[in-house]
Amino acid sequence: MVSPKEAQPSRDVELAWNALASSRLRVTRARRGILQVLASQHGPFSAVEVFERLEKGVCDLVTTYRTLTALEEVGLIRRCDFGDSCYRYEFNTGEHHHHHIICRKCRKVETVDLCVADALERLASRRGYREITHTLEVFAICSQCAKDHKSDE
Amino acid sequence: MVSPKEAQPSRDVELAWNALASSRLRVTRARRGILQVLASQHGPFSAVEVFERLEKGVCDLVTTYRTLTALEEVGLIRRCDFGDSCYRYEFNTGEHHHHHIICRKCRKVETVDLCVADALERLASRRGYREITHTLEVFAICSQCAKDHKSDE
DNA sequence: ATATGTGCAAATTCTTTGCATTAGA
DNA sequence: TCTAATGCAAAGAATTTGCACATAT
Repeated sequence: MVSPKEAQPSRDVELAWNALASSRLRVTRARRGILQVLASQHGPFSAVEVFERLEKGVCDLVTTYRTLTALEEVGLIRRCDFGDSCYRYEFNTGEHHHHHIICRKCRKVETVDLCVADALERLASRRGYREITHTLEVFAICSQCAKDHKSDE
Repeated sequence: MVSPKEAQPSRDVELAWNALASSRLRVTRARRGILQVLASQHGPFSAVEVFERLEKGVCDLVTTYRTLTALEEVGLIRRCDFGDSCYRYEFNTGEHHHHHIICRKCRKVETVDLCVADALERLASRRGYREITHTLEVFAICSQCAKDHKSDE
């Protein structure tokens, strides 16, 4: 049914596949494959990066775009934006909210488990907003790149 | 020299024009006009939105892009990203750090004077990062759109 | 059986680049 | 004067759309 690489879905992935069904989304090869990539590899990834990580023939790039949009709409994955004009997606591990530190130079991404935006969300809530979400990304120069830069000049 | 609309720069704009000179950027019509728009109108605006607000003939769209990039590099304006695949810019009023609440439906933008990311920046600093900045945007459905939506269905 | 999902080609949107011309310092 | 800035045309990258065909439920 499924090829070797797809054959050992982790618990997370299996749960996500089931979630597909209850989201009135059909469980297709493209969706299984893309969830598998996002759940098992350390992202976040752009559409092209996801596509490159898919086993050959799972689906084409257009379907990757469509699938990412669909999965995000039902909340199985999350979209983030590192300010370099493409969207990135990562598996949504539920309540475990986190953020990223992106090195402006080498583009390395580090995860931070601290979320500080609750106060802001409460404020928005008091102002009458509903369905509140937020994006928060930290940009900086990592210690390695700072070092390299010094020796440049 | 300058046409009527450009003739009454506010104090902020004049300061910004002066700042251009000390940033090794030449003071041109395009730069004066774009700073004027961003300082006097409530943004943030995309490149196209800035261009549309410019008096006719100030510069073309390509120059608007180039100018926005240049002004951001010297810190006179700030770039933000509302997740709809285009960058937006706003006048940088200095230390007065703020964020936005963007309605996902009507795209209305409200400003919030509360910044909560200090803890996160300190954490990054402890991890060896330098030149730390962040982006933080809140997305939600505003009370008006929530109301409208109810009557839809 | 039938609505949903997919592939392919082509279109759109946002942004950047090349190069000859213009204009600040 | 002489380098930096601009306009125009064209290229490039990310993403979306249209439509015939394939597939999950």
